[in-house]
Amino acid sequence: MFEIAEEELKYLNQIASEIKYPKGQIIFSTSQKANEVYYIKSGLVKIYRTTSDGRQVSVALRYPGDFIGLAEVLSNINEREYSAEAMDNVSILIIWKDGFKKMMAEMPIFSEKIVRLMSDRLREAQNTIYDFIMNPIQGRLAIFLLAMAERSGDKGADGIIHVRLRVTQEELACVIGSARQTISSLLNLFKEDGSIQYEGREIVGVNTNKLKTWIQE
Amino acid sequence: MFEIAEEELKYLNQIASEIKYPKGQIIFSTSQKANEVYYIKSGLVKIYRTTSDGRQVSVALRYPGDFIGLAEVLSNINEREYSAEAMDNVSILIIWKDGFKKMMAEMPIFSEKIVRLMSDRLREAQNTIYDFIMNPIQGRLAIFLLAMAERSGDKGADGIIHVRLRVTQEELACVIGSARQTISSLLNLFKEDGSIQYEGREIVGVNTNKLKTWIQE
DNA sequence: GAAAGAATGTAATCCAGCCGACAAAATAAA
DNA sequence: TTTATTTTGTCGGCTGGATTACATTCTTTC
Repeated sequence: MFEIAEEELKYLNQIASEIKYPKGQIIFSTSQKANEVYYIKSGLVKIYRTTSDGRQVSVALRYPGDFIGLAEVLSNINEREYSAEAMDNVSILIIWKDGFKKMMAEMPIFSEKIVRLMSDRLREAQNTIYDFIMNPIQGRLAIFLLAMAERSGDKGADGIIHVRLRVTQEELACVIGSARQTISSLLNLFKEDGSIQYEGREIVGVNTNKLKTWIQE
Repeated sequence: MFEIAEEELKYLNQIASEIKYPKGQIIFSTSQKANEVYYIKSGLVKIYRTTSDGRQVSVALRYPGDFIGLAEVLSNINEREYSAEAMDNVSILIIWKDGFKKMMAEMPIFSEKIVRLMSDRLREAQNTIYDFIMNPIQGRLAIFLLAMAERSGDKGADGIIHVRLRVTQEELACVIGSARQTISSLLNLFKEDGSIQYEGREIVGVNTNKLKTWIQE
Protein backbone atom coordinates (compact mmCIF):
# COMPACT_ATOMS: atom_id res chain seq x y z
CA MET A 1 0.00 0.00 0.00
CA PHE A 2 2.88 2.37 0.71
CA GLU A 3 5.75 2.15 -1.79
CA ILE A 4 8.73 3.66 -0.09
CA ALA A 5 11.55 5.08 -2.22
CA GLU A 6 15.15 4.15 -1.65
CA GLU A 7 16.21 7.61 -0.57
CA GLU A 8 13.30 7.80 1.83
CA LEU A 9 14.31 4.54 3.44
CA LYS A 10 17.85 5.82 3.70
CA TYR A 11 16.60 8.98 5.40
CA LEU A 12 14.45 6.91 7.75
CA ASN A 13 17.34 4.66 8.68
CA GLN A 14 19.29 7.71 9.73
CA ILE A 15 16.67 9.16 12.05
CA ALA A 16 15.07 5.92 13.24
CA SER A 17 16.09 3.05 15.42
CA GLU A 18 15.24 -0.53 14.62
CA ILE A 19 13.57 -2.80 17.14
CA LYS A 20 12.44 -6.40 16.93
CA TYR A 21 9.30 -7.60 18.68
CA PRO A 22 8.60 -11.29 19.24
CA LYS A 23 5.14 -12.66 18.49
CA GLY A 24 2.53 -11.43 20.94
CA GLN A 25 4.57 -8.46 22.14
CA ILE A 26 2.72 -5.17 22.49
CA ILE A 27 4.22 -2.33 20.45
CA PHE A 28 2.13 0.46 21.90
CA SER A 29 -1.14 0.55 23.77
CA THR A 30 -4.20 2.68 24.33
CA SER A 31 -3.73 5.92 26.29
CA GLN A 32 0.06 5.90 26.05
CA LYS A 33 1.74 9.08 24.88
CA ALA A 34 1.78 9.22 21.10
CA ASN A 35 5.04 10.80 20.12
CA GLU A 36 6.42 8.37 17.62
CA VAL A 37 5.58 6.68 14.35
CA TYR A 38 6.53 3.14 13.33
CA TYR A 39 7.52 1.64 10.02
CA ILE A 40 7.03 -2.11 9.63
CA LYS A 41 10.03 -3.78 7.99
CA SER A 42 8.68 -7.28 8.36
CA GLY A 43 5.86 -9.11 10.10
CA LEU A 44 2.19 -8.52 10.75
CA VAL A 45 0.74 -6.02 13.23
CA LYS A 46 -2.74 -5.96 14.68
CA ILE A 47 -4.40 -2.62 15.52
CA TYR A 48 -7.02 -3.15 18.22
CA ARG A 49 -8.72 -1.96 21.35
CA THR A 50 -9.55 -3.88 24.50
CA THR A 51 -13.09 -3.46 25.75
CA SER A 52 -14.07 -2.96 29.37
CA ASP A 53 -15.13 -6.61 29.60
CA GLY A 54 -11.78 -7.79 28.31
CA ARG A 55 -12.62 -8.65 24.72
CA GLN A 56 -10.37 -7.50 21.92
CA VAL A 57 -11.71 -5.72 18.86
CA SER A 58 -9.40 -5.23 15.89
CA VAL A 59 -9.98 -2.44 13.43
CA ALA A 60 -7.15 -3.15 11.00
CA LEU A 61 -4.11 -5.30 10.24
CA ARG A 62 -0.91 -3.72 9.00
CA TYR A 63 1.65 -5.36 6.75
CA PRO A 64 5.36 -4.90 5.94
CA GLY A 65 5.97 -1.53 4.30
CA ASP A 66 3.18 0.12 6.27
CA PHE A 67 3.47 2.90 8.78
CA ILE A 68 1.58 2.53 12.03
CA GLY A 69 0.74 4.99 14.78
CA LEU A 70 0.37 7.68 12.12
CA ALA A 71 -3.17 8.90 12.72
CA GLU A 72 -2.59 10.14 16.25
CA VAL A 73 0.61 11.93 15.31
CA LEU A 74 -0.87 13.60 12.24
CA SER A 75 -4.01 14.56 14.15
CA ASN A 76 -1.92 16.04 16.95
CA ILE A 77 -3.68 13.81 19.43
CA ASN A 78 -1.33 13.06 22.27
CA GLU A 79 -2.70 9.75 23.43
CA ARG A 80 -2.94 6.48 21.53
CA GLU A 81 -6.52 5.48 20.81
CA TYR A 82 -5.65 1.95 19.79
CA SER A 83 -3.08 -0.63 20.70
CA ALA A 84 -0.71 -2.46 18.38
CA GLU A 85 0.51 -6.01 18.81
CA ALA A 86 2.99 -8.10 16.86
CA MET A 87 1.15 -11.05 15.27
CA ASP A 88 4.41 -12.78 14.50
CA ASN A 89 8.04 -11.80 14.80
CA VAL A 90 8.11 -8.22 13.72
CA SER A 91 10.92 -5.86 12.81
CA ILE A 92 10.13 -2.19 13.12
CA LEU A 93 11.69 1.25 12.73
CA ILE A 94 10.75 3.80 15.41
CA ILE A 95 10.71 7.40 14.25
CA TRP A 96 10.13 10.25 16.65
CA LYS A 97 7.30 12.62 15.93
CA ASP A 98 9.50 15.68 15.40
CA GLY A 99 11.86 13.85 13.12
CA PHE A 100 8.96 12.50 11.12
CA LYS A 101 7.37 15.90 10.72
CA LYS A 102 10.70 17.39 9.72
CA MET A 103 11.07 14.67 7.12
CA MET A 104 7.62 15.44 5.73
CA ALA A 105 8.48 19.10 5.51
CA GLU A 106 11.79 18.45 3.78
CA MET A 107 10.53 15.85 1.34
CA PRO A 108 7.38 17.06 -0.39
CA ILE A 109 7.02 13.90 -2.46
CA PHE A 110 7.19 11.79 0.67
CA SER A 111 4.66 14.08 2.29
CA GLU A 112 2.35 13.68 -0.68
CA LYS A 113 2.65 9.92 -0.42
CA ILE A 114 1.69 10.08 3.24
CA VAL A 115 -1.42 12.04 2.31
CA ARG A 116 -2.26 9.41 -0.26
CA LEU A 117 -1.70 6.69 2.34
CA MET A 118 -4.14 8.35 4.71
CA SER A 119 -6.81 8.64 2.01
CA ASP A 120 -6.26 5.04 1.01
CA ARG A 121 -6.77 3.98 4.58
CA LEU A 122 -9.85 6.13 4.92
CA ARG A 123 -11.37 4.53 1.85
CA GLU A 124 -10.40 1.13 3.17
CA ALA A 125 -12.05 1.88 6.52
CA GLN A 126 -15.20 3.13 4.82
CA ASN A 127 -15.33 -0.04 2.79
CA THR A 128 -15.05 -2.00 5.99
CA ILE A 129 -17.99 -0.08 7.43
CA TYR A 130 -19.94 -0.77 4.28
CA ASP A 131 -19.13 -4.47 4.49
CA PHE A 132 -20.20 -4.64 8.10
CA ILE A 133 -23.58 -3.24 7.20
CA MET A 134 -24.07 -5.24 4.02
CA ASN A 135 -22.51 -8.62 4.56
CA PRO A 136 -23.45 -11.37 6.96
CA ILE A 137 -20.59 -13.10 8.69
CA GLN A 138 -19.55 -15.44 5.86
CA GLY A 139 -19.19 -12.44 3.60
CA ARG A 140 -17.06 -10.54 6.07
CA LEU A 141 -14.87 -13.55 6.66
CA ALA A 142 -14.47 -14.11 2.92
CA ILE A 143 -13.57 -10.45 2.35
CA PHE A 144 -11.02 -10.54 5.11
CA LEU A 145 -9.35 -13.75 3.93
CA LEU A 146 -9.18 -12.36 0.41
CA ALA A 147 -7.57 -9.14 1.59
CA MET A 148 -5.03 -11.01 3.67
CA ALA A 149 -4.15 -13.37 0.86
CA GLU A 150 -3.78 -10.55 -1.64
CA ARG A 151 -1.53 -8.65 0.73
CA SER A 152 0.79 -11.48 1.60
CA GLY A 153 0.59 -14.19 -1.04
CA ASP A 154 1.74 -15.00 -4.56
CA LYS A 155 -1.05 -14.81 -7.06
CA GLY A 156 -1.26 -17.69 -9.51
CA ALA A 157 -2.79 -17.24 -12.95
CA ASP A 158 -5.86 -19.34 -12.16
CA GLY A 159 -7.06 -17.05 -9.42
CA ILE A 160 -5.50 -19.21 -6.75
CA ILE A 161 -3.26 -17.42 -4.30
CA HIS A 162 -0.55 -19.37 -2.54
CA VAL A 163 -0.03 -18.17 0.97
CA ARG A 164 1.09 -19.28 4.36
CA LEU A 165 -1.37 -17.86 6.86
CA ARG A 166 -1.23 -18.90 10.44
CA VAL A 167 -4.04 -17.10 12.22
CA THR A 168 -6.07 -18.58 15.03
CA GLN A 169 -9.85 -18.60 14.79
CA GLU A 170 -9.88 -16.45 17.91
CA GLU A 171 -7.93 -13.75 16.06
CA LEU A 172 -10.23 -13.95 13.08
CA ALA A 173 -13.26 -13.66 15.32
CA CYS A 174 -12.07 -10.42 16.81
CA VAL A 175 -11.28 -8.86 13.44
CA ILE A 176 -14.60 -9.94 11.95
CA GLY A 177 -16.53 -9.14 15.08
CA SER A 178 -17.93 -12.59 15.60
CA ALA A 179 -17.74 -15.66 17.80
CA ARG A 180 -14.96 -18.22 17.55
CA GLN A 181 -17.36 -21.14 17.08
CA THR A 182 -19.02 -19.45 14.13
CA ILE A 183 -15.65 -18.91 12.46
CA SER A 184 -14.84 -22.58 13.00
CA SER A 185 -17.88 -23.81 11.10
CA LEU A 186 -17.50 -21.24 8.33
CA LEU A 187 -13.86 -22.11 7.73
CA ASN A 188 -14.88 -25.75 7.37
CA LEU A 189 -17.56 -24.73 4.89
CA PHE A 190 -14.98 -22.79 2.90
CA LYS A 191 -12.61 -25.73 3.03
CA GLU A 192 -15.17 -28.26 1.77
CA ASP A 193 -16.20 -25.84 -0.93
CA GLY A 194 -12.60 -25.52 -2.14
CA SER A 195 -12.44 -21.81 -1.41
CA ILE A 196 -9.46 -22.32 0.84
CA GLN A 197 -6.87 -25.06 1.27
CA TYR A 198 -5.31 -26.09 4.52
CA GLU A 199 -2.08 -27.82 5.42
CA GLY A 200 -2.30 -28.73 9.07
CA ARG A 201 -3.47 -25.55 10.75
CA GLU A 202 -2.10 -23.26 8.13
CA ILE A 203 -4.02 -21.82 5.22
CA VAL A 204 -1.88 -22.39 2.13
CA GLY A 205 -4.23 -21.67 -0.76
CA VAL A 206 -7.04 -19.26 -1.46
CA ASN A 207 -9.28 -19.67 -4.49
CA THR A 208 -10.30 -16.08 -5.08
CA ASN A 209 -13.14 -16.85 -7.47
CA LYS A 210 -14.80 -19.39 -5.22
CA LEU A 211 -14.28 -17.25 -2.16
CA LYS A 212 -15.93 -14.30 -3.87
CA THR A 213 -19.16 -16.24 -4.32
CA TRP A 214 -19.64 -15.95 -0.55
CA ILE A 215 -19.63 -12.17 -0.67
CA GLN A 216 -22.83 -10.16 -1.05
CA GLU A 217 -23.17 -7.12 -3.27
CA MET B 1 -13.84 19.45 12.25
CA PHE B 2 -12.08 21.58 9.65
CA GLU B 3 -11.44 25.18 10.72
CA ILE B 4 -10.85 27.12 7.58
CA ALA B 5 -8.85 30.37 7.76
CA GLU B 6 -10.13 33.57 6.23
CA GLU B 7 -7.42 33.77 3.61
CA GLU B 8 -8.03 30.17 2.65
CA LEU B 9 -11.69 30.85 2.12
CA LYS B 10 -10.78 33.90 0.05
CA TYR B 11 -8.49 31.76 -2.08
CA LEU B 12 -11.18 29.12 -2.47
CA ASN B 13 -13.77 31.66 -3.51
CA GLN B 14 -11.45 32.76 -6.30
CA ILE B 15 -10.87 29.32 -7.79
CA ALA B 16 -14.25 27.74 -6.98
CA SER B 17 -17.79 28.18 -8.14
CA GLU B 18 -20.73 28.08 -5.78
CA ILE B 19 -23.71 25.83 -6.40
CA LYS B 20 -26.88 25.28 -4.43
CA TYR B 21 -28.50 21.86 -4.25
CA PRO B 22 -32.09 21.39 -3.07
CA LYS B 23 -32.89 18.63 -0.60
CA GLY B 24 -32.60 15.18 -2.13
CA GLN B 25 -30.39 16.28 -5.03
CA ILE B 26 -27.41 14.10 -5.84
CA ILE B 27 -24.08 15.92 -5.76
CA PHE B 28 -21.99 13.17 -7.24
CA SER B 29 -22.45 9.45 -7.59
CA THR B 30 -20.55 6.20 -7.68
CA SER B 31 -18.35 5.56 -10.73
CA GLN B 32 -18.46 9.13 -12.00
CA LYS B 33 -15.15 10.75 -12.84
CA ALA B 34 -13.57 12.21 -9.71
CA ASN B 35 -11.90 15.43 -10.73
CA GLU B 36 -13.26 17.89 -8.25
CA VAL B 37 -13.49 18.51 -4.53
CA TYR B 38 -16.41 20.13 -2.69
CA TYR B 39 -16.55 22.45 0.28
CA ILE B 40 -19.83 22.54 2.21
CA LYS B 41 -20.89 26.11 3.06
CA SER B 42 -24.20 25.11 4.57
CA GLY B 43 -26.41 22.04 4.87
CA LEU B 44 -25.93 18.35 5.52
CA VAL B 45 -24.51 15.82 3.05
CA LYS B 46 -24.83 12.06 3.15
CA ILE B 47 -22.03 9.86 1.83
CA TYR B 48 -23.41 6.50 0.77
CA ARG B 49 -23.45 3.63 -1.67
CA THR B 50 -26.38 1.92 -3.29
CA THR B 51 -26.30 -1.86 -3.14
CA SER B 52 -27.17 -4.16 -6.00
CA ASP B 53 -30.59 -4.81 -4.47
CA GLY B 54 -31.34 -1.11 -4.23
CA ARG B 55 -30.73 -0.46 -0.56
CA GLN B 56 -28.69 2.52 0.54
CA VAL B 57 -25.81 2.23 2.97
CA SER B 58 -24.31 5.41 4.42
CA VAL B 59 -20.78 5.48 5.67
CA ALA B 60 -20.63 9.08 6.90
CA LEU B 61 -22.45 12.39 7.18
CA ARG B 62 -20.67 15.64 6.39
CA TYR B 63 -21.45 19.01 7.92
CA PRO B 64 -20.89 22.68 7.01
CA GLY B 65 -17.20 23.50 6.87
CA ASP B 66 -16.30 20.01 5.69
CA PHE B 67 -14.71 19.03 2.41
CA ILE B 68 -16.23 16.11 0.51
CA GLY B 69 -14.98 14.07 -2.39
CA LEU B 70 -11.47 14.41 -1.01
CA ALA B 71 -10.41 10.80 -0.61
CA GLU B 72 -10.63 9.88 -4.29
CA VAL B 73 -8.78 13.00 -5.38
CA LEU B 74 -6.00 12.60 -2.84
CA SER B 75 -5.70 8.88 -3.59
CA ASN B 76 -5.52 9.63 -7.32
CA ILE B 77 -8.43 7.33 -7.91
CA ASN B 78 -10.35 8.51 -10.94
CA GLU B 79 -13.77 7.15 -10.14
CA ARG B 80 -16.02 8.01 -7.23
CA GLU B 81 -16.47 5.07 -4.87
CA TYR B 82 -19.37 6.63 -3.01
CA SER B 83 -22.25 8.93 -3.81
CA ALA B 84 -23.15 12.19 -2.07
CA GLU B 85 -26.66 13.52 -1.57
CA ALA B 86 -27.96 16.77 -0.11
CA MET B 87 -29.95 15.98 3.04
CA ASP B 88 -31.43 19.45 3.09
CA ASN B 89 -30.81 22.58 1.08
CA VAL B 90 -27.09 22.67 0.63
CA SER B 91 -24.72 25.33 -0.58
CA ILE B 92 -21.41 24.11 -1.92
CA LEU B 93 -18.17 25.30 -3.49
CA ILE B 94 -16.82 23.19 -6.33
CA ILE B 95 -13.05 23.18 -6.67
CA TRP B 96 -11.33 21.45 -9.56
CA LYS B 97 -8.71 18.86 -8.75
CA ASP B 98 -5.81 20.76 -10.28
CA GLY B 99 -6.75 24.00 -8.59
CA PHE B 100 -7.06 22.21 -5.28
CA LYS B 101 -3.69 20.52 -5.60
CA LYS B 102 -2.10 23.81 -6.59
CA MET B 103 -3.63 25.40 -3.52
CA MET B 104 -2.22 22.65 -1.32
CA ALA B 105 1.21 23.15 -2.83
CA GLU B 106 1.10 26.92 -2.39
CA MET B 107 -0.30 26.95 1.13
CA PRO B 108 1.65 24.55 3.33
CA ILE B 109 -0.44 25.34 6.40
CA PHE B 110 -3.60 24.53 4.49
CA SER B 111 -2.00 21.35 3.25
CA GLU B 112 -1.09 20.39 6.79
CA LYS B 113 -4.68 20.95 7.86
CA ILE B 114 -5.90 18.69 5.08
CA VAL B 115 -3.58 15.97 6.33
CA ARG B 116 -4.98 16.44 9.80
CA LEU B 117 -8.51 16.27 8.43
CA MET B 118 -7.79 12.96 6.74
CA SER B 119 -6.33 11.48 9.93
CA ASP B 120 -9.30 12.73 11.91
CA ARG B 121 -11.63 11.03 9.50
CA LEU B 122 -9.62 7.84 9.59
CA ARG B 123 -9.83 7.76 13.36
CA GLU B 124 -13.53 8.53 13.16
CA ALA B 125 -14.05 5.68 10.68
CA GLN B 126 -12.08 3.28 12.86
CA ASN B 127 -14.21 4.25 15.81
CA THR B 128 -17.28 3.52 13.75
CA ILE B 129 -15.93 0.07 12.94
CA TYR B 130 -15.24 -0.49 16.61
CA ASP B 131 -18.78 0.59 17.49
CA PHE B 132 -20.28 -1.72 14.93
CA ILE B 133 -18.46 -4.65 16.46
CA MET B 134 -19.08 -3.70 20.07
CA ASN B 135 -22.48 -2.12 20.26
CA PRO B 136 -25.91 -3.57 19.62
CA ILE B 137 -28.28 -1.36 17.67
CA GLN B 138 -29.41 0.89 20.53
CA GLY B 139 -25.80 1.73 21.24
CA ARG B 140 -25.07 2.57 17.62
CA LEU B 141 -28.17 4.73 17.41
CA ALA B 142 -27.26 6.53 20.62
CA ILE B 143 -23.71 7.15 19.42
CA PHE B 144 -24.96 8.51 16.14
CA LEU B 145 -27.52 10.84 17.69
CA LEU B 146 -24.88 12.13 20.07
CA ALA B 147 -22.45 12.83 17.26
CA MET B 148 -25.09 14.62 15.22
CA ALA B 149 -26.20 16.72 18.15
CA GLU B 150 -22.65 17.67 19.08
CA ARG B 151 -21.93 18.67 15.50
CA SER B 152 -24.98 20.82 14.92
CA GLY B 153 -26.42 21.89 18.27
CA ASP B 154 -25.82 24.34 21.10
CA LYS B 155 -24.56 22.66 24.20
CA GLY B 156 -26.28 23.67 27.42
CA ALA B 157 -24.49 23.48 30.74
CA ASP B 158 -26.58 20.59 32.06
CA GLY B 159 -25.50 18.21 29.33
CA ILE B 160 -28.58 18.92 27.29
CA ILE B 161 -27.96 19.86 23.69
CA HIS B 162 -30.56 21.96 21.91
CA VAL B 163 -30.83 21.01 18.29
CA ARG B 164 -33.23 20.92 15.43
CA LEU B 165 -32.76 17.59 13.73
CA ARG B 166 -35.11 16.53 11.02
CA VAL B 167 -33.98 13.09 9.92
CA THR B 168 -36.34 10.36 8.87
CA GLN B 169 -36.14 6.96 10.50
CA GLU B 170 -35.37 5.55 7.08
CA GLU B 171 -32.23 7.72 6.90
CA LEU B 172 -31.19 6.70 10.38
CA ALA B 173 -31.68 3.06 9.51
CA CYS B 174 -29.31 3.23 6.59
CA VAL B 175 -26.58 5.00 8.58
CA ILE B 176 -26.88 2.61 11.50
CA GLY B 177 -27.27 -0.41 9.28
CA SER B 178 -30.59 -1.51 10.65
CA ALA B 179 -34.29 -1.75 9.83
CA ARG B 180 -36.66 1.21 9.93
CA GLN B 181 -39.07 -0.45 12.34
CA THR B 182 -36.32 -1.17 14.83
CA ILE B 183 -35.31 2.48 14.78
CA SER B 184 -38.93 3.45 15.41
CA SER B 185 -39.21 1.46 18.61
CA LEU B 186 -35.80 2.54 19.85
CA LEU B 187 -36.52 6.23 19.33
CA ASN B 188 -39.67 5.81 21.36
CA LEU B 189 -37.70 4.12 24.09
CA PHE B 190 -35.22 7.01 24.09
CA LYS B 191 -38.10 9.49 24.19
CA GLU B 192 -39.83 7.86 27.17
CA ASP B 193 -36.50 7.62 28.91
CA GLY B 194 -35.90 11.35 28.48
CA SER B 195 -32.76 10.82 26.38
CA ILE B 196 -34.22 12.82 23.53
CA GLN B 197 -37.02 15.37 23.22
CA TYR B 198 -39.30 15.74 20.25
CA GLU B 199 -41.37 18.59 18.93
CA GLY B 200 -43.60 17.17 16.24
CA ARG B 201 -41.28 15.14 14.06
CA GLU B 202 -38.19 17.07 14.93
CA ILE B 203 -35.67 16.19 17.59
CA VAL B 204 -35.09 19.36 19.60
CA GLY B 205 -33.21 18.18 22.65
CA VAL B 206 -30.60 15.56 23.42
CA ASN B 207 -29.72 14.65 26.98
CA THR B 208 -26.14 13.52 26.53
CA ASN B 209 -25.82 11.87 29.93
CA LYS B 210 -28.95 9.79 29.59
CA LEU B 211 -28.19 8.91 26.01
CA LYS B 212 -24.75 7.69 27.00
CA THR B 213 -26.25 5.09 29.31
CA TRP B 214 -27.42 3.23 26.20
CA ILE B 215 -23.90 2.88 24.90
CA GLN B 216 -21.72 -0.11 25.74
CA GLU B 217 -18.28 0.52 27.16
C1' DG C 1 -60.81 21.77 1.83
C1' DA C 2 -59.94 16.56 -0.09
C1' DA C 3 -56.86 13.18 -1.79
C1' DA C 4 -52.33 11.34 -2.39
C1' DG C 5 -48.05 10.41 -0.59
C1' DA C 6 -44.58 10.06 3.20
C1' DA C 7 -43.34 8.94 7.57
C1' DT C 8 -44.39 6.57 11.66
C1' DG C 9 -46.28 2.85 15.19
C1' DT C 10 -47.13 -1.92 16.39
C1' DA C 11 -47.40 -6.74 16.38
C1' DA C 12 -46.37 -11.69 14.84
C1' DT C 13 -43.03 -14.59 12.75
C1' DC C 14 -38.65 -16.37 11.93
C1' DC C 15 -33.76 -17.13 11.66
C1' DA C 16 -28.61 -15.97 11.84
C1' DG C 17 -25.49 -16.26 14.89
C1' DC C 18 -24.09 -15.78 20.02
C1' DC C 19 -23.35 -18.41 24.07
C1' DG C 20 -22.34 -22.30 27.11
C1' DA C 21 -20.64 -26.78 27.50
C1' DC C 22 -17.69 -30.31 26.31
C1' DA C 23 -14.92 -33.51 23.39
C1' DA C 24 -11.11 -34.05 20.40
C1' DA C 25 -6.87 -32.57 18.25
C1' DA C 26 -2.73 -30.37 18.01
C1' DT C 27 1.39 -27.93 20.18
C1' DA C 28 4.25 -26.88 23.71
C1' DA C 29 6.39 -27.85 27.96
C1' DA C 30 8.38 -30.91 31.33
C1' DT D 1 7.41 -40.03 26.61
C1' DT D 2 3.78 -37.81 29.65
C1' DT D 3 1.46 -33.78 30.98
C1' DA D 4 -0.24 -29.26 30.36
C1' DT D 5 -1.96 -25.71 27.30
C1' DT D 6 -3.81 -23.96 23.22
C1' DT D 7 -6.57 -24.47 19.38
C1' DT D 8 -10.36 -26.57 17.02
C1' DG D 9 -15.09 -29.17 16.21
C1' DT D 10 -19.89 -29.71 17.29
C1' DC D 11 -24.31 -29.29 19.15
C1' DG D 12 -28.59 -27.36 21.43
C1' DG D 13 -30.85 -23.37 23.41
C1' DC D 14 -31.79 -18.67 23.23
C1' DT D 15 -32.41 -14.00 21.49
C1' DG D 16 -31.72 -9.60 18.93
C1' DG D 17 -33.34 -7.80 15.35
C1' DA D 18 -34.77 -8.51 10.27
C1' DT D 19 -38.91 -9.22 7.74
C1' DT D 20 -43.77 -9.01 6.54
C1' DA D 21 -47.88 -6.85 7.00
C1' DC D 22 -51.04 -3.29 8.21
C1' DA D 23 -52.97 0.73 10.64
C1' DT D 24 -52.30 5.40 11.74
C1' DT D 25 -50.72 9.96 11.50
C1' DC D 26 -48.53 13.72 9.45
C1' DT D 27 -47.37 16.58 5.02
C1' DT D 28 -47.97 17.94 0.41
C1' DT D 29 -50.29 18.76 -3.53
C1' DC D 30 -54.23 19.77 -6.08
